[in-house]
Amino acid sequence: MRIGELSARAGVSVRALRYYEEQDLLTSTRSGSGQRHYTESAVERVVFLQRMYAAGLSSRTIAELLPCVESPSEETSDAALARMAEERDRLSAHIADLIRTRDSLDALMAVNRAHRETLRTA
Amino acid sequence: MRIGELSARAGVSVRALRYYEEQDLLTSTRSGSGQRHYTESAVERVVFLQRMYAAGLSSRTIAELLPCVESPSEETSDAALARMAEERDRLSAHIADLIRTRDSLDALMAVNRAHRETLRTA
DNA sequence: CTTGACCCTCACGTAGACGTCAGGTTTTAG
DNA sequence: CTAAAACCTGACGTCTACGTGAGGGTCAAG
Repeated sequence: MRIGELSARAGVSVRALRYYEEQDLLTSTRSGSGQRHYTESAVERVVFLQRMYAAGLSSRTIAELLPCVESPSEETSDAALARMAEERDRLSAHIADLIRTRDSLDALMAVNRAHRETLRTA
Repeated sequence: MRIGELSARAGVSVRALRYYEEQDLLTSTRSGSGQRHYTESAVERVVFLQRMYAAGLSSRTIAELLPCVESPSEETSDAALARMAEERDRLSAHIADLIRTRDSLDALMAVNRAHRETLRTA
């Protein structure tokens, strides 16, 4: 498929796809005229990239994890696997932090609601 | 206390504190010579701001929530409370998304580890 | 009274993931 | 065959939460 279709199917802009390629996160074959062509698997690759970005990883970090994604059937480098474990832990800590934040928001809302109740029944 | 002490106690840069004030997220009284002075409560205010930033909220959004934080003892505007609930839900969705991402990372690591085991015992 | 640590206000610099416009080629529908 | 739609390569613009000097007051210590 061409870049427009991939863009539509993966839900990201054409510009973003070119950017991913520039960052060595996505590859494409080129037609004689220079247009990019992608395989079906590119869709899930892009979805994966989106996930990683959402998890707060940078392009460079994602690139370091790619060996684990691209060739789970080959010998993946220790470094890549270790990096993945590291990012997983960082993500886990971040999740815990966000949950604490959500709890404090809940507490704040409860206080405000309670006070309103007080005002209403006064 | 002056800005340097608040900076040290809250663990953020002096520049960040001035920026918060510029964004109407933090107030200070000024001495005759123009230096900022803060009360003890400023420390927890700054910690709260850090939490919100970590949760992905922008300065503008945080400012919209502040009425709920500043005056839980006054009549908080419906808008602010609604905005808070909205952000809480957004945060909740984001957390769920991150957990899914973590799960997929775990799965990826498991596959890689399993394959290594296969290679080792082959 | 001077030195050094701390504070002030501009105001430009930064990084990351794209958005967007320019200027030109290619593909597709009719 | 032609016009619109889609694609290409630069390359500058954008937004956010600060970093980083520049140039200059202020305050406690000696």
